[in-house]
Amino acid sequence: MAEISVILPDGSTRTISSGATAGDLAADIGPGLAKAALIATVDDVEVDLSSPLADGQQVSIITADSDAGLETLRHSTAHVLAQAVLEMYPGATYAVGPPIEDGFYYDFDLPDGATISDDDLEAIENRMREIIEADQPFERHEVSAAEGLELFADHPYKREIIETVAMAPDADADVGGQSADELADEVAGDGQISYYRNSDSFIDLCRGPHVPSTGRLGYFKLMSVAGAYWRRDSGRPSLQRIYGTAWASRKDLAGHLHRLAEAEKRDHRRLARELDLLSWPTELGPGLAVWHPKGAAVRRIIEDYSRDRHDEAGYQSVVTPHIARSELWETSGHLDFYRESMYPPMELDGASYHLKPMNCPFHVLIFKSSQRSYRDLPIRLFELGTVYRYELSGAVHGLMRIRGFTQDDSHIFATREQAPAEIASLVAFVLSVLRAFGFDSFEARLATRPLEKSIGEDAEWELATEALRDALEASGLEYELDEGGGAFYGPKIDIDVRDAIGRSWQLSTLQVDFQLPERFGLEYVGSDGNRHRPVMIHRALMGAIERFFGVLIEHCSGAFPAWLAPVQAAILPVAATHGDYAAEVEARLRQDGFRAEVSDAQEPLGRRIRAAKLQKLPYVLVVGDDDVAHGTVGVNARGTDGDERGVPLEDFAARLADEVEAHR
RNA sequence: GCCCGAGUAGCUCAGUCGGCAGAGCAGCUGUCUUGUAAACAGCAGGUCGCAGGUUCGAUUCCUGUCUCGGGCUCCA
Repeated sequence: MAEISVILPDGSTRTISSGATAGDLAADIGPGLAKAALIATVDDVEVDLSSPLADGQQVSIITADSDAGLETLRHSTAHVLAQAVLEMYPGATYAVGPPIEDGFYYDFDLPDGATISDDDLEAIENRMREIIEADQPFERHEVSAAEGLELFADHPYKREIIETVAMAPDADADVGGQSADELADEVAGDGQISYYRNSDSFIDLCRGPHVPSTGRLGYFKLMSVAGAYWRRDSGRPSLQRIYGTAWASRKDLAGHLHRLAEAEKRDHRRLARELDLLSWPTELGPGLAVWHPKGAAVRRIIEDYSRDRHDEAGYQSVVTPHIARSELWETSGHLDFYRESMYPPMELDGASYHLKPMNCPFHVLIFKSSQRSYRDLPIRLFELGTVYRYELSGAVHGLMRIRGFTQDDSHIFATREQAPAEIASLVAFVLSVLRAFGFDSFEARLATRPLEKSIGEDAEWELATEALRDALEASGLEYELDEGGGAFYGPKIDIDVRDAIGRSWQLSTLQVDFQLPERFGLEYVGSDGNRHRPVMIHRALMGAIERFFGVLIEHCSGAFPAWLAPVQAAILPVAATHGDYAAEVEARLRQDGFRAEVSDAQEPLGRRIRAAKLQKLPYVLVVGDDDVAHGTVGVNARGTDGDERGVPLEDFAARLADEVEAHR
């Protein structure tokens, strides 16, 4: 029997019989691998295990241990979902169903505008389990696009995919927002299409690969139903999207569901209410919040800290109004390029005014208010500037997406020569401040010129983008490219932080801008006595105080570190007779600027301790007879079991001071 | 803005197949005076999101609207 040899990932070669498949290779290597194998890569192309191998190929067997394996698992589970739905809802048709982070989704169009509700998910799940139980093989077939159109004659979305991708690969990829590239995930391309059959009645257009059979799946759960537009286009039909999660083992699935439950407990909207930090009265309208005393107390500490750091770093604080004449926004370009995010104009005394969506034009005017010399540069203006953006009503979300918010905004006016060093030091400054709040994991994106809606010369965009890229390279920060994601006036670096449970949130943004200085005619006098145009760097560090606060709440799960906690210590007299001493302790702590509160002895001690603990206070201090006699407190620290009795008050104050100083 | 879903006491949620609306927690009052995560009793609290419609009668059914949630799009 003829033999071939293939190269394994470790560089070794392995001889197998001619005509063997990737699955045969896995079995040849070992029964454990055969059992775990889902797909293979052959010369870096993902293929089914049923693919025959050829001599000299580099072959790697993929299991659910890898991202590629897990993605396949999820993709195949999505197919099973489609099979179940099509069986259960006669006349239904299906669109696309890719793997996504932690799971998958599939889009459906049901006949006569029927809908799927959350209550239906269980029945669909049950049908999926039957399909998995039946262990149906995923069989790959390749046919011409024309045959594909016939096969999917009753499924217009599938036909559209074939027509878009397989029959006209050069079609305008931009139509409808979902590019042909993305749809190409579904098929093989080059005039051929591939589809998978896993029962007499079910086929699906798909590029593959898939797990060998449905029996390899099983650790999944359907999560929710949502609407989604066909090809992400609000002008096209709205489909029913079912989201699910899928994992390699029962344990992984349970772990994921546990993480979701934990995330829900951290939800800043829930904690904001439970800890009495802020609320969103419906009377105000969507996306508008009011800060209660405790939330405002934390915010003030955050803002004070921010101001101090900016002072140290050579910024000058400025203050600007919330509205300005429309002419300003015409000059800046906002009305041309940002209008849809702006509140509509107010007509006053024959003039038109807009609420500000950004602070930059105001800072530009401050720069422009006097003649500037190169000796003055860089000029760093800083403002906690409140802006208003008309976010789509469906987009507002707690503090994370809100219509009125305050940016820790700064605009730096520098010479072209100064800009690169300034940007590099800005990145360091941003990270340093974020670290002070307990964030230590960052990701950056370099966003380049948008295809539509942007102003300026390509050469300037290129220059600005390079300056940002250099700063990122110098910072050692990992970053990815966001093609076309820049602001209308310039490219930007966005910095995301990862929170305590691994989710990332966009906070900082840093943008290089040659356009606004041009539009407003900004100048400085150089050492050569000539007038030059400065470069402007826009920078929001925490981004929006509101979002930052929301992220911070979720990061620390509402248990603010002592330096931020709205109440650092609750003082609980054991009985009413200890009330006077409790008041003394409170006064002593307040004298050092600590935030302490007495909880009177009207209720049993256990109940008051519980109440304080539920508020996640750093310290609960219990004072009774012994403490009155010796000037001590009983210290019950957050996150510890039990308590320390008889701690001298001064020792406790010193300890708290250390903690606040260290931002622990 | 679009799709789907949901709005019942401050909070979490029952309930009404159309016939005077319920619990727990929180709140208030009283009793208890407490040493480390829920004392006891009582009281009060609701135009069942809002506006129309159908009906003898609507919190319940229908329509519209507002708000919220999950997505889509967008974004600090």
